[in-house]
Amino acid sequence: MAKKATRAAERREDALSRERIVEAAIELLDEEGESGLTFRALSTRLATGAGAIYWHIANKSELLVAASDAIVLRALADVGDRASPRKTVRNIAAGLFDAIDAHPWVGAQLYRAPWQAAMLQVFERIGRQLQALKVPAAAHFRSASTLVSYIVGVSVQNAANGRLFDPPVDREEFLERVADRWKALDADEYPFTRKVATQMRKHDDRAEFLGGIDLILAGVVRSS
Amino acid sequence: MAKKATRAAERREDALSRERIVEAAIELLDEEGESGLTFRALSTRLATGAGAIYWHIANKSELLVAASDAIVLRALADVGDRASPRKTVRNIAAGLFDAIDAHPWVGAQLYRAPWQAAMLQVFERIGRQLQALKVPAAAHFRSASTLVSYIVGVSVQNAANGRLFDPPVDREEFLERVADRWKALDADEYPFTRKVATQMRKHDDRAEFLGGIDLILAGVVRSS
DNA sequence: ACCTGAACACCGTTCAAGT
DNA sequence: ACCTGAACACCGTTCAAGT
Repeated sequence: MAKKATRAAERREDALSRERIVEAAIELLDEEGESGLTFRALSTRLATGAGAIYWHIANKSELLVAASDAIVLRALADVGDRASPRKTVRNIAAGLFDAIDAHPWVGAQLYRAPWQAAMLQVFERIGRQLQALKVPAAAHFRSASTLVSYIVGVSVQNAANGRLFDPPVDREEFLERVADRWKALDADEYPFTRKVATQMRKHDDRAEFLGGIDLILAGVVRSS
Repeated sequence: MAKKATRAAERREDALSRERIVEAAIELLDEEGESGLTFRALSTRLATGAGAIYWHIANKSELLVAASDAIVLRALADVGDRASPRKTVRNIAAGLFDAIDAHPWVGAQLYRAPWQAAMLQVFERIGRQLQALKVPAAAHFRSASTLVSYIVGVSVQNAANGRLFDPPVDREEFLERVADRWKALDADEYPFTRKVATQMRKHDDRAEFLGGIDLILAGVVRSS
């Protein structure tokens, strides 16, 4: 945490740094997708040699972790603590949902490095709200990890949906197409899915997601 | 579905086929991990040329989807329908949890191809139990997708935990080490996480997971 | 129809050499 | 201390040529 207290002014504007590399990686991932992040493309963007990056970052895996950590931590930083505990949980959930929706590549990363900086912060922030809600201490771990699992799971899945079709389509058309696919399923093998196809087409992922949070929160508080 | 009704006897024992390729891919993934699946290793194992595989399968992405679909569908097939709806949901959840735990590489795949064959089957099977539980039709889609998201999310995360340390450690030691790490966290920044470290060390992921299912199921039925 | 394996266009990573 | 960029050991995928 206490790195170096040296004058920031000394830094050359164009000097390479871990942060600048991570920032460029995020841009590349957002613009080109996961396959767009290569050390060659990255070094071109940073106007340096491919090997220079290795002076600041151990390898690609570490770079991906750093990039997704940055996104998650930024999203968490944007969520205040002043609202009621219930509302704060909803805000954290919505913040993550939106951040992962905007940067879908974060999803894969969160699962590759669980309990790392980013996930741990989510867990901590959620946990504090549970304390404020007077959830009994014995249920703290279970409640917090259920919520975190749900939040991350749904957010990642929602973001993945956006890439189901190639070329990508907007939400409206996406739902239309999946609904059509569901309606065309075999009547004997998929009676349930066929029936809910219309419901699916009209649903709002984000609203349903927040509904799910309320549902789990209700269960957590009630069963305490 | 109605492919070719020709005599199966005609097939040479050693002939390449989509199934044989998928089976070999699963073995490779289980033995060597995701990075172990290359077309070179695969063709060596199948005693053929690298290009031969492309006659049966379009590309690596399709191969990964086929391999993870196979694992999930097999797990679902092992779950009966005879128990009570509630119990069947638990059984499906437990079956997926165990399957993904045994084949951790499946996790990444499920998110890459959502609403594909495998996930759709999970959704359908869960949905039918909700119908049996008399959940009102209007809540069908929401309830089923909440459950599926939770089941897949937790299972994938649990499987990812197994690879947090390198070299891999057993469950006991894993929990011990994470707990130690949590206890060493900054007291001001991570008060909640520090406090639940001991709870974490003693918890049983699988049991908590099934507890979470009951919790959501209770919420689904009650709020109907 | 199905298989072979060399060839192509990429990768991540290393490292001697520079400043 | 930090950067360069060629070189190495890989990849996935294609495709002319075989049977």
